[in-house]
Amino acid sequence: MLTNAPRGTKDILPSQAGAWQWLEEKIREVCALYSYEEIRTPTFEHTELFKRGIGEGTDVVEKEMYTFTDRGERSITLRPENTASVVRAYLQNKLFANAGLVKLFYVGSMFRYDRPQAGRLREFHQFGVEALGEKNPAVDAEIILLAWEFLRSLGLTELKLKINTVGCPACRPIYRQKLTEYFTENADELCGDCRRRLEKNPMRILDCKVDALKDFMDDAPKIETCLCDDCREHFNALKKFLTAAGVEYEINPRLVRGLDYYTKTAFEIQYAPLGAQSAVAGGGRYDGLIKEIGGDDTPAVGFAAGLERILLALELQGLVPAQDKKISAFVVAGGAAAEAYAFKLLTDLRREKISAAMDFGRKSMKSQMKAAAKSGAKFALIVGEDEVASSSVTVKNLETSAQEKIPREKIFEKING
RNA sequence: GCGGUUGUGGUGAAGCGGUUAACACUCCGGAUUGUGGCUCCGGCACGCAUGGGUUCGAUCCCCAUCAAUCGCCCCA
Repeated sequence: MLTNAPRGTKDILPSQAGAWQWLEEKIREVCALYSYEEIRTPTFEHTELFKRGIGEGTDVVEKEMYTFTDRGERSITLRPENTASVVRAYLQNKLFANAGLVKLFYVGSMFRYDRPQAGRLREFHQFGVEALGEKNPAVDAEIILLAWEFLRSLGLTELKLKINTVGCPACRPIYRQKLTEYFTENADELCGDCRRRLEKNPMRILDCKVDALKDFMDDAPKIETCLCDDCREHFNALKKFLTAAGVEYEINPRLVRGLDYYTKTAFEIQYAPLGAQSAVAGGGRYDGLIKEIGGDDTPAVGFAAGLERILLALELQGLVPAQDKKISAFVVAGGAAAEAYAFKLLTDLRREKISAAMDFGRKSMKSQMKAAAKSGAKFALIVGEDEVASSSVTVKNLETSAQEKIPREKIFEKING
């Protein structure tokens, strides 16, 4: 118990931290390239924000949130996603002032009480991007491009981009209604899950794996038939932009987002080899959210990507770059008499910005030399009684095995080559 | 939240109801004099996820718990 991290959490160990740093650098690179600026919002918010933003009936809000009452009797929730927080920050700090389109990105942990699996943790990390204040589908396309090119730039192949439109408050209810009617007629053929979905979110039935092959599925009403002009034009324009950019996509009428705030564009980038948790990035337009949270009616688009899933994919393809943790010099102290002299040398090296280490275990020189070799250092700096007495250092090049004793003051020169 | 599989040292892993839990790697120490990488020698689980139970006896059987993992669900 004491020595076990809570279920669904993971330590990022030194051996993995390098990969994370590298990934985060790549994130900052693309965002700079597309001119998105970083925003950091609190890890927790008022519970109400998520209930409003994500939607009361959603799984996330209904059964996956880490909610607690703080000592001031406030209901607080660990962010299950970051879009609602970004919108809140956008409104609270009036980022819309003197700006048309506000383009933001974030990286951080999110919390969802789910059953853990590979690629699904209770505390997980997302990189996300939000563009607030513009209804032009070109922004949808820009966001999708950013996500797509980012993943591609990591070296990932086998990526699939799926897009769909989920309509807007004007047309979605009509479609929903049609679907509900249609599936109610076929209710006895639906699986248990879908019968529940019938009430809650009939659009999800389209995505059911159990019922996928049943006959009535093919004849289910299609959203195209219900789209309002605005949504139809928006979707067509998006497709045009994507085609112009040369991105291959697949229209998947069954792609439905689980959060209530999505409107019009919905998209997902999948990496199939990941198995059940194959969605590596997903997002879409959420034109209604900002108003829902109390702002003016403002259009917006965004997406989020799961970092541990990306890392998993990168590992599968052997794309995680090896980390170089080598140091330049390793100080070897021969006997207790030389220890302080060695420590001084170590300190001076570091003051000269030369990465250095030494073994503090007071072990035999042999052991220290082994440690030196293992450290990957190019030089072993050996100091014993002789060197202390003559104020010198024996420098051994561990690659060539060449060794010479030089005056103490010449050491930086020697190492810096 | 539902169903399945799995759980042996730092790692990969063998093993079996019955006296010393293989093997490999890693790690640690050593092979005379202040020196690495090769080779050789030696050491490293009083314990087989945890807690119960069955049994003369359990790492091997049963139950529970915890965890990982696969699928569902959900999503990134």
